[in-house]
Amino acid sequence: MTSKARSTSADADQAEAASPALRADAERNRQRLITAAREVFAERGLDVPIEDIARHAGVGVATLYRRFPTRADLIAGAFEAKMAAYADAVADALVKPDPWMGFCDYLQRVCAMQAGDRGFANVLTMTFPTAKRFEAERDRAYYSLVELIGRAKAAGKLRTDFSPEDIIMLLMANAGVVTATADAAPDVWRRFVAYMIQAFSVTNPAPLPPQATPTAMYRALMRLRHTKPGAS
Amino acid sequence: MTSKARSTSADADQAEAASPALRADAERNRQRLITAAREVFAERGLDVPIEDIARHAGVGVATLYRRFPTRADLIAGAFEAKMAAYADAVADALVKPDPWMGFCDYLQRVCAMQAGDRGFANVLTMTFPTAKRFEAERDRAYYSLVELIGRAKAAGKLRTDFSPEDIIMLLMANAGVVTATADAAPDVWRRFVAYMIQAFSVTNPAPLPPQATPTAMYRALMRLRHTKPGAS
DNA sequence: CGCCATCTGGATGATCTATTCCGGTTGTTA
DNA sequence: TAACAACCGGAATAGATCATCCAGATGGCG
Repeated sequence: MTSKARSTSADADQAEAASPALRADAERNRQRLITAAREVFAERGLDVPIEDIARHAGVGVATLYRRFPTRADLIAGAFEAKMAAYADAVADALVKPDPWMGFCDYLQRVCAMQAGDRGFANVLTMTFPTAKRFEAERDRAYYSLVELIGRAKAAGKLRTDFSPEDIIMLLMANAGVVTATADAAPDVWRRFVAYMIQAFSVTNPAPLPPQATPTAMYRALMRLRHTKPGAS
Repeated sequence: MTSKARSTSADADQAEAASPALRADAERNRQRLITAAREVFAERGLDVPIEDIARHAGVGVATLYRRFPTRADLIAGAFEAKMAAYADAVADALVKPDPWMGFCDYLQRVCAMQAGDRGFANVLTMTFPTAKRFEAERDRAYYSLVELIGRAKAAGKLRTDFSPEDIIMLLMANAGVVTATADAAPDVWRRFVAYMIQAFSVTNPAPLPPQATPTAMYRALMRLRHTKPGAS
């Protein structure tokens, strides 16, 4: 982990917009809301009713609206920490000795983050003009990413026509895989990423992780919930 | 084109459920609805309000509901023809002399169909238990696909661990790319498919189509509409 | 031509979600 | 501890969409 402990209630008064420091109960509810939003977004995606999040947090809707006037504000608040982790992933990859390994590990790590969180899968490839902190983390990640890519190319492992935008493309594609398969065949994304790494490499085919069973893939087509293996 | 002229009003009475043959004006409205649904789904995706389709077709909502009781019925009606074209794409690929070329052309053709139609991009990886014809076309495509894959492997061009489910995975991924980029950077999917073909092949890297400009990709992130190049 | 089953379009009611309002409560400060 | 500002939650309002109903129009058949 690269990032230091971030954004406890203590440093709120140092924020740019000079928020007048919330009252204790208000700050407590704010945290509850962020926690609830994280959980609900992760499980059900970004389109859940606002009210469900409020109920899950145990507060009234008005409280939610007061703290996060728009949905985008709430999303930004909920994913700020994860966005920092995302940026950290690049930084961590940069310190690894082998540039190509670092690059591959990075792709897998980020895609795993998408697979583990329905909301994050989509939020990664969106932009929220209202959320300064949020976008700042994204930019931080981007600039390090350019360097990571440059190293991998210099090491002769990454194809020279690879561009940073290809990462975004990968994230969009992986979001498609994840949202379609999450319930019924939640490991397909690993195979997908392995394919993409293969495509990005200048070398010959490498072995792939096992594919999902046709049955599981069929369940994904039906958009059915994943029934635990063994349960009748 | 492989498929003969399909499904004019004439063969309706041969359908399994023995529809009692619609009155002339009813059939006319049915066609209008299907045409309207195609256009609206293609442009705005599958989640558009039912009423918008009725209005676009110039009929009342009741007429739409009477002919297509559920949204799935309407979707099936609207995409039946395109589903046939999808199945034809495999058949066409099978008659090409070079198995690997046939395989690659097939992937590009199908992904192009996704890129050209927002609704189709999503509908391809879904299942509609109510639509017999619809699913029949999908199955027809699937079985031919297995053969196409077998040939490409036998020709020594397609990696042997490739599975038919990987095609579905590709369609899911491409749907993600297409829905995220359609408005702002509508050609990214070409680059994506080229990468995937590279990954599926047993050979070394091939040149890629040009990438989208960073500006275009940024517009995609913002989910902004695509401003025609040249227009201020 | 005239009947009538079929069909039509808009009105209607139900459901769901977003957003605002307000009487009552609670934290903080002196 | 008293007083006030900030905060709270649920009710109320508003808008969108779905799905159904019904009085009237219309095509097809004898």
